[in-house]
Amino acid sequence: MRSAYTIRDVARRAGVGVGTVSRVLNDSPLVSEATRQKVLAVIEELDFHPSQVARRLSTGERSLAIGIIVPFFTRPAFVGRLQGVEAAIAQTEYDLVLYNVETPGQRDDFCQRIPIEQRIDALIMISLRPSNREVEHFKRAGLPVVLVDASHPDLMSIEIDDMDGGRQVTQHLLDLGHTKIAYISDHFDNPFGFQSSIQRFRGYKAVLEENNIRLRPEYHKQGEHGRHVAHRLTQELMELDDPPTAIFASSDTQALGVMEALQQMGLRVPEDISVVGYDDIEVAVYLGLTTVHQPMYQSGVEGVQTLLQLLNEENSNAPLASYTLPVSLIVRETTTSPPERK
Amino acid sequence: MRSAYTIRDVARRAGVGVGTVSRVLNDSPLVSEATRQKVLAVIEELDFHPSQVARRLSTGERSLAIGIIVPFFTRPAFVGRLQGVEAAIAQTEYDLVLYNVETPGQRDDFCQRIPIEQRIDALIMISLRPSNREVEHFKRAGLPVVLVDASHPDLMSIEIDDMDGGRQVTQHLLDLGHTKIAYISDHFDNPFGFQSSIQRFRGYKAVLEENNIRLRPEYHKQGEHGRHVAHRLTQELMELDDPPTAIFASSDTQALGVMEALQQMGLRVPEDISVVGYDDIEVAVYLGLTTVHQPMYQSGVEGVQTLLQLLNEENSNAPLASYTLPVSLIVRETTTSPPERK
DNA sequence: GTATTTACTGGAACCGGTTCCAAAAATGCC
DNA sequence: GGCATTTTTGGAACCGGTTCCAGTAAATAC
Repeated sequence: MRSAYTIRDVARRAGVGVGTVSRVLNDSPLVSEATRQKVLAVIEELDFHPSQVARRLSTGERSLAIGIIVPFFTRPAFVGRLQGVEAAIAQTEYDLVLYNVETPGQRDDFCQRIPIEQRIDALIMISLRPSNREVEHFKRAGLPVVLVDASHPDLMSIEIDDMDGGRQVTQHLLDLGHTKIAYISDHFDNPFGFQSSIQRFRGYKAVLEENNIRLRPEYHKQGEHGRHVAHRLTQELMELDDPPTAIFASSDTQALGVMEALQQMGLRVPEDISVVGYDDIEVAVYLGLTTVHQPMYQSGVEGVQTLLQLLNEENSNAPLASYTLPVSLIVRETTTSPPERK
Repeated sequence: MRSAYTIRDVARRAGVGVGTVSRVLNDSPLVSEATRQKVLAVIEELDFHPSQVARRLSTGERSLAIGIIVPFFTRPAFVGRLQGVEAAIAQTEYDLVLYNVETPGQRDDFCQRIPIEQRIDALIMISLRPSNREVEHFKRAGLPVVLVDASHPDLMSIEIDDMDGGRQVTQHLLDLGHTKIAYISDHFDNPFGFQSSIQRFRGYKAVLEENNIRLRPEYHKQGEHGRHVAHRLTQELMELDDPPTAIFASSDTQALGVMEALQQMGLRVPEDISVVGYDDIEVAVYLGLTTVHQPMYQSGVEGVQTLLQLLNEENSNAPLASYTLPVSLIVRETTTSPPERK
């Protein structure tokens, strides 16, 4: 079915040489208008489309595709970045090849396969940090790589100031008068090496220390990401002898679980207890959730822009910097002063 | 940087012919073990990786990529399908190339470009219906296409029983005693030709007619998809002389806008007014929203499976059927009997 | 009218693999 | 040891483009 004509068929049919047909295909000025028309007519007639594979082989051209490795691309925080990446790539001639990662094994698999298979010209990794061996592997294959929301000493990256996010949240709660602030997060030693929960915790810890507030280990709960686990962790927190007056969840999804648990326990938010999330996902507005807005879309866009620079000026030594993007606290209706102070 | 060695370098270095190297690369049994080891050693030494482009050119192999055209891939309903598609493709040797569509122009652009560029071997279109000319174009290029949540007489498709979803919602509300049921949807004549809102409306209309309830045009509001527009449309509905006692929103996102508006107007859900959504997105559980669960993930999986069959048995005339998948009403806490009956 | 450009054109060589065919080497058999 | 097989091997031809170089024809120069 696929048109089996080659450039030689076109040449024969048009009574010209293959070089001439190639020149017409590539809009070379070295063809007379008459010949060009003749050739174009034959191309039209045969509905001829040149083989991109052959073309790439002889020109050494790349595949015009950029790969994106993203973990759990259905989670809002990742969808947001992906959206930015997509929008930026759509403006170029590149295609976007999506590699979704659900297990650490898959991650390693992709890092292994991708440079070898040569199906993409460049790679963006979201929230994942490659090992030194993998980075070496990328370099040897000549594959430009940019990290978004992760970092590595030998790679360009677009990071987000998670530590500052943790600081801002904690400071906000402190300003309201809270001192018993709990933190619910993903496992710090998660198999993907996600760093953001840890960074946010560092910000939280730093602010507490600066204000001479003791960090209580029992106020820090870790668990799998998700609403249900956060729900359970919240119950555990509230059953403590001295329960917190504010809960900082390391994602909005987890904050949902927190609020659900509190509601079921008959506690009112924010009157009885304050809740802060992180990510500013779409429903956060709807729920009036106080949260941290991080420039997810923008981080994706900048990741692609950095990558394009790498691709275009591969040799040129334009000084490429790694960025850290700022975050901003969005105060809505789930935080207020703690009950005692009222 | 990219390894510049060719199969000829390997052959020379190993003191064998190019054919032999090729045989080793392809695990042909026609090589003696001794030679194989010798060649493998050289390959290892040079860190040689054969060019996939050259390979494809000489074998006529395909590109091992499946394209997905999806509109607004960040909307929950589309993410769900995309997730199913991704999961199913991940199990194969194919890569997933994502084409996101935000304007009708982009849609046409992709349909035009894709068969010509030969970058993918097969195509899945989600919720979009190609024109006859485009289908013709696909066929000529020998590009297998499967539609998910859309249909076309000449293409395989996985549909979802939207009309039945509309019926089930309406019947549920009727059973509760509602007769003044409004419907908030996307524009029927949207530029993408999305059909689902229309089908759901048909179900709604059919049930009303079967129960001899007059269809009131003023109870049907159309607008751009999104929370805000739904919010506004809800206000319009409630300002009618005889406002509805139940609102059926054609998506959960819109239902969110509906509930937000009702809340702001001081109306309680479901005591004062019932609300039903559609899609069963993640927050629907959290909000206790009565909605329709559609097998989004599964529809994506089945789309890929159908496509793989098309790819594998391209000639074999195994009878491929188009499916329609069922939906199910999930009753939660946003629906109850209308106030007058209480 | 001849010499020199200039404007096009044809086609061989090449990109880096695969495949096929003929030849070489190894093996089997008497 | 000699002949028939069988196993292994080298390399030319090919996939379908691009590119470069040499050649022809027309245009310009003198």
